[in-house]
Amino acid sequence: MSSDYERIAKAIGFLQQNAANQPSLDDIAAAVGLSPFHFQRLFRRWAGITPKRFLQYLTVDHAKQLLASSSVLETSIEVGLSSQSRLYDHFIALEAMTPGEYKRAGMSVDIDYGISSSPFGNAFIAATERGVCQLSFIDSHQSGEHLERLKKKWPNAALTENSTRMATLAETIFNNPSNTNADFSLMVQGSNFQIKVWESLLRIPPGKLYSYGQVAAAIGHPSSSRAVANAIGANPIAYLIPCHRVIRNTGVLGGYRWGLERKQIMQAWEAAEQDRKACS
DNA sequence: ATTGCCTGCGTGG
DNA sequence: CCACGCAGGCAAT
Repeated sequence: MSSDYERIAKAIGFLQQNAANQPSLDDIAAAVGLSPFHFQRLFRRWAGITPKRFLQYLTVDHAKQLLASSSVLETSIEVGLSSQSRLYDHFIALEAMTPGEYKRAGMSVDIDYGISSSPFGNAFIAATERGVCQLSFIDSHQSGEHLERLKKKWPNAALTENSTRMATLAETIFNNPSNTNADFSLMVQGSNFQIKVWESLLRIPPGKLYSYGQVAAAIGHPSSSRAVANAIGANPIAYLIPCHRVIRNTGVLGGYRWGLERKQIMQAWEAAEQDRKACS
């Protein structure tokens, strides 16, 4: 099942390689192995806008525009640890535990996991009955490494493969025209610092970008941008905790655990979505 | 655009 | 404890 995403990713890759020569629609379609007509259709279905328009969202200049200058984030983030904080902006409830608390509670949890497709490739998803606890992207169809990580993070949990549940879950997560109030709960463990960082990410609206430094300032450690980057890198729940919305302050992408290409595509995809909403 | 020198926090000994 | 590594930032090229 070569997904739409794989074709799109291939097309984007091609475009980046050849940006200098301004490839035509025909060229791109050929590179992906589809007819121009078919490719155009596929792309519009996936992104909602034309390839050319999408391209514009991939430039550094555009990224700079999306860097929010004044801070939604600076509205102080006073949420205590392991509190059940509701982040109304995105209708996501984040339930946080420090490793210590998790240990003391000593409870065993039931976790379902499975692989399903998403607009950004195959995703490994895991969830307790209370909420999502892991979401990561996989390039081959190999889930082993992701499962290992899950086990390591939740050693007392009873794990069950449940692809059906994850498929419906993925559907709600990704096909949710963003901001209709789907109610997600996330369940994470992390240090004090990490959780503060992750919470602040939830406040970044889709289609906006922040720099690592801005996030650092928002949580009250203005000089800790580097540490913030580390914490972001440890984010266990891709996409829902939008670590893809943080870049370097120069407008260049910085890093991404699941591939820079994917990060950029997610940004452009969200920008396109904002664009469509604005026009409707 | 590239380089060097600084940063603070999490992780593993 | 201490040492090290890192998805950054900034200033001087």
